[in-house]
Amino acid sequence: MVLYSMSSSIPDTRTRILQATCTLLEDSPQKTTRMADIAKAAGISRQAVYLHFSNRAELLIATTRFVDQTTDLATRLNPSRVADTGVERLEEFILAWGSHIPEIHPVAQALMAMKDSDAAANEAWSNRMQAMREGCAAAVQALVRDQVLMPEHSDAEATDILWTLLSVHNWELLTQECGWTQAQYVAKTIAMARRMLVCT
Amino acid sequence: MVLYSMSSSIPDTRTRILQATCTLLEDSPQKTTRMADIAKAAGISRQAVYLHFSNRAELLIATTRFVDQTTDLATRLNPSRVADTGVERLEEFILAWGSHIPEIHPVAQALMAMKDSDAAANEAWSNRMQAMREGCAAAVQALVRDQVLMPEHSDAEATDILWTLLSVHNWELLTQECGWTQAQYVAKTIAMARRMLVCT
DNA sequence: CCTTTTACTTGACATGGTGTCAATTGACAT
DNA sequence: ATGTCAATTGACACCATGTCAAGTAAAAGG
Repeated sequence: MVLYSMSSSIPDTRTRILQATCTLLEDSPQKTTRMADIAKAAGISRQAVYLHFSNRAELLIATTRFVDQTTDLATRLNPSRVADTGVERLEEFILAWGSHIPEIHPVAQALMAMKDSDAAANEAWSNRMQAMREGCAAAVQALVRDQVLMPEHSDAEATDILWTLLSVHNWELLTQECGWTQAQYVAKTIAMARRMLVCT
Repeated sequence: MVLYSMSSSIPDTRTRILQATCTLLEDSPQKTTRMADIAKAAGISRQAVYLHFSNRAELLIATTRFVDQTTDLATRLNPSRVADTGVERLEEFILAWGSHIPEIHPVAQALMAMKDSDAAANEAWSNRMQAMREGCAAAVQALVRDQVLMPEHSDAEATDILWTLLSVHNWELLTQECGWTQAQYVAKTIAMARRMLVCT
């Protein structure tokens, strides 16, 4: 048992590693963060990281879950799930996911960078995107139910379009490269989704 | 089956390296292609590659230019440049660029994978995307001239939207992950661009 | 109080890809 | 014959990941 396990103080090592990973990835965007850097930031030896995570990919995957948990993505998605109309569901979904992107983005980028060289990282990220796709599919179904989905798209195509529109990469281009604010990103993305998917 | 014309001899080593790079990147998508693999495919020693390209990044950058040249992107863009109406210009631009993407995609992917670790690769890719953005800006200007650009977008925003819509990554998601055909990609992308940018 | 377990440390080392260097070869031109 | 050029070979440094063995300090538990 840990002496200071109560309400605060020093988090356990595993958590400190995850926090260090987040911090480093946030602070040094698009620079390769090494295992040694993470260890140093967590205040342990490089080798000790491997006592908690068997390899870099697993650490990054665990970090995505850690971020999900600390930012409570599930709760954030609630307004979309309980929306009355299809359009509301769509808009709330975009707001929820769009607000989540900046938070997972640093880790997501690191994970995506491993995609080509690491099968586990590839699959982990695929699964996440697949899960997100289900949110898109649900929003599209709500539009279908309300009979407001544009007739030129099949359900699958509409889902594909929304899924692509909401990709992390698009967020990256618009906010990082084009300099859009987060608010602008959300507002414009909602407008684009409506225009592309909802018949007027 | 005949790779080289009878009259001309075997292409020079530099060209063979570039061809080998293309072939390998096309054939083994999303797998790390090593310098040694390229050398072997070009029929030379690994070290000899460095007699022609100082490092991996430079080789990949040269390969993008090589692909541009062999597929004649400039000519392909002509119909857009000479289009009468803004909408035509937009549509021809999407067709040209959208048809070009599958050709540069293998190299583009390899280059983008180096973005985070190699400054030169990052800049080279940025420049390419910046050049593409000018095509987007020109198409948007043509819409403005014809007074058909949707009033809710500024010129810059419209350019940002088109530029993002036409990103290599979006092509990748739609054709690789969602299984769209190339024709479907082009048709739908044109439709989306019109709906988002052109007032009806 | 002594023993065991747990978490971590240190140092050493294998692996794999990139990039460099020196010495050498073989063809071709002058 | 000689010099140049392209390429070869083998060796090696670098760097990040991941592994292994031996050691330590402190808490757990009898």
